Amino acid sequence: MLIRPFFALRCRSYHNTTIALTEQTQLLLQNHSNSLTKCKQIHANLIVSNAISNTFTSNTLINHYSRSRDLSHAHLLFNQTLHKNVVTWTSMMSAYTRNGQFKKALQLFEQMLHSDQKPNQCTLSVAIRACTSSGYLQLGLQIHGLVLCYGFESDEFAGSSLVDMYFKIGAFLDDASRVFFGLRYRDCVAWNVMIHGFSEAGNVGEVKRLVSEMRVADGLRPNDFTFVSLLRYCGCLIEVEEVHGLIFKSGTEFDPVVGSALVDSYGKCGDCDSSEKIAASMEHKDVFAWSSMISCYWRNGRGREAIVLFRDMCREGQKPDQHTLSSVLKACVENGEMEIGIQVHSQMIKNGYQGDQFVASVLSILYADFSEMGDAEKVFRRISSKDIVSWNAMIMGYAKKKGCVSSCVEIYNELRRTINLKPDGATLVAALKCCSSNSDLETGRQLHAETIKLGHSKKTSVVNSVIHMYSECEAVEDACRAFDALIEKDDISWSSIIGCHAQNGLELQALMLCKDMLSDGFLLSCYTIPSCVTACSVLAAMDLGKQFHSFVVKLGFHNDIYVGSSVIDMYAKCGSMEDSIKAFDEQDNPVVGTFNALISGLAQHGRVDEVIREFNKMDEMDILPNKITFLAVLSACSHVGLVEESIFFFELMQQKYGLEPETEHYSCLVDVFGRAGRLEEAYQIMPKNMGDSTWRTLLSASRTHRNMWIGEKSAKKMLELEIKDHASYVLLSNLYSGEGRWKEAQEIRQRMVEVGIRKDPGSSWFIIRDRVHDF
DNA sequence: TTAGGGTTAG
Repeated sequence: MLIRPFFALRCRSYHNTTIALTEQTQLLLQNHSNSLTKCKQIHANLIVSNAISNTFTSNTLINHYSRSRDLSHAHLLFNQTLHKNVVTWTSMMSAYTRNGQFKKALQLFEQMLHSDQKPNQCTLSVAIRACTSSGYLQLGLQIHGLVLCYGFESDEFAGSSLVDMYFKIGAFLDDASRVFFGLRYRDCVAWNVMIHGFSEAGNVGEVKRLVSEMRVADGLRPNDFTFVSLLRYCGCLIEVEEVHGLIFKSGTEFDPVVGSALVDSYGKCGDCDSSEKIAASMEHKDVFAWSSMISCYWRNGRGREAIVLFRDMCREGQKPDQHTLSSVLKACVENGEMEIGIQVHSQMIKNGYQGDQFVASVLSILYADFSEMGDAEKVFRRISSKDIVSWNAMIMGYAKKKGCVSSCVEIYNELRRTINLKPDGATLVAALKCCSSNSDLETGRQLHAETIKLGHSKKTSVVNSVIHMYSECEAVEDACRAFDALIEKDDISWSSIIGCHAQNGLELQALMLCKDMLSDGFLLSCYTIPSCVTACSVLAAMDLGKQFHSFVVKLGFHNDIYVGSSVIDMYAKCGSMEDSIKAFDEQDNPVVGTFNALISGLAQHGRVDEVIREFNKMDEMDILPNKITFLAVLSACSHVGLVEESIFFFELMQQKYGLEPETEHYSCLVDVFGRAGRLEEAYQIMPKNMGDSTWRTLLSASRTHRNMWIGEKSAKKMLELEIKDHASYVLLSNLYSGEGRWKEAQEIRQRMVEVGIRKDPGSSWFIIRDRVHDF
């Protein structure tokens, strides 16, 4: 008797609490509130009031926890729910899938299959989605079997998930289409899955057919999802404008996703103005919209604006993601902005993208570009999952830096030991570049063998790098063999082999190859012309050079830096300084290289006043001189014996322009001191590690001025350096014989024979009917 | 009454 009223009271209390909780939960749902605190309050009340068996409330809360990314509470409640129904299981599986824990979702699905609860179309749809996202095709196929067993093959939810799976893992277009056409009701989502699938597969015809059929067959209009998929396949501006027109006609406001996709698509087609207009019209700009605009600027050579926009974005409190960071870093690489790059690096650490392969790869390229190899390698080492692009960035970084062959090879070998990755074409191009710039023939040969071993020997870009490597290593025969074996030669292959001959003293053959190239149907390009024109200048074949020049003007290459400089240089070397000046005047925007060609020509012709005038003109035009400019100026001054001017320019290059003089610059200075008989001063300025040519200059001056003391010192240095040049031996021998020291003179001549040095034989040539004949 | 499918950049 005592117990009954108490029990009745408890039951009433339980009943009332359950109603109250259900109402609260419904309120939570109506308000679409995802407040975690509210969820936890209701969860606590469920436990306190012993109402945990209210499955509806539990299910609702699990979903709220899931949307708030609180998986631990969702799972706790799932375990606490006494009477789990199909919705409870599906909700928990969905919670895991939504939060990227696909394996856990599938484990729960397996548990469910072993329980009394049967899956329905919703459960199967979630399970398939988990398989698609994690790439488990075999499991997905088994679940397709279950879909058939339970009779859900025509359900649009389970069916759309299956269609999506067949497109995304395995690209089984026929299976996808079979499931799609078996659906009882094909709604907009189902059509969109098909359209997206064919768009990704690059089947534009099928995409267009599907868009038209969704209207005709099922009376459906394309929506935002359709538009974004359509933008994916757009390859040119007209196509983007067509889709833009469709979006406009649909009359819907810009969805942030559609807006960003449009900004990105216009950017890829080079239409920055349209991207800007769309971005400006978007009321709500998410990280995607910002990134698309930054990427648009970077892609279209407007790096400065990309950096400014990145700053605006950060100022507005929008957190950058990996796409934003990699785009802005690419802009820094393009513009050589190291300081800003370092600031972006700190943002990268702050936002947790230090280990991201895309961001870190670009950052390591930036550090490598500034020769900060230590920092580049630190960034590279922190990448959690290095892809081939990350490795290539590091290999290219070392390749660009002089004297880093061993580091480059070490990284390459480390990559070779990596189980899941293999060097690709770009890796080999980068590693071969390293051998080219360091003239390392032995490593180059090994890498050539690697191209064959790894199956890249038919790739034109890789073989072009092999040819270039052999060319830089002066192995002309090897370069020819690689060139002859190449099946699909392109413009670069031809320019490489022509350049190879031109640079290795085989100018005639270079010009013959140019003829072969033209008969093979290739046209002269801005890559081939400089090599051919340089060959003409070495052969002093000005008539042929003139013909190339007329091609240059006809084809509109005269403003190309390399073409323009080679023509200016050719006329100067062939003796016509006036034609050289005319060719210089053809240049619309002369750069340092163009000025160097002109100044070097004027220097060779002894026109020192004009050399200094052109140097000043460069200064007025804010064009920074480089080491080559100073070499030309110093050589002009030394040839006419301008000692004070030489000292002035020698100091100017260091003090004003921060350029460290090299052997050749010292040679000029030593030469001008030597000509003036100021041998002591010349000897004083010689750094300890000076090259042989400078000592030879000093030795020559010593002979002229009969200074035996400095002459012998120079000779000793030259012998220490084991010089292979006949002129140095002859000079030294003459110095001794000039002083009547016949024995020493004879010894030097004898030593020259012992080390196998012979005087270079001279050669002459003449040109008949555009052909050069040498003898 | 709760659960379920499709979209955007290197």
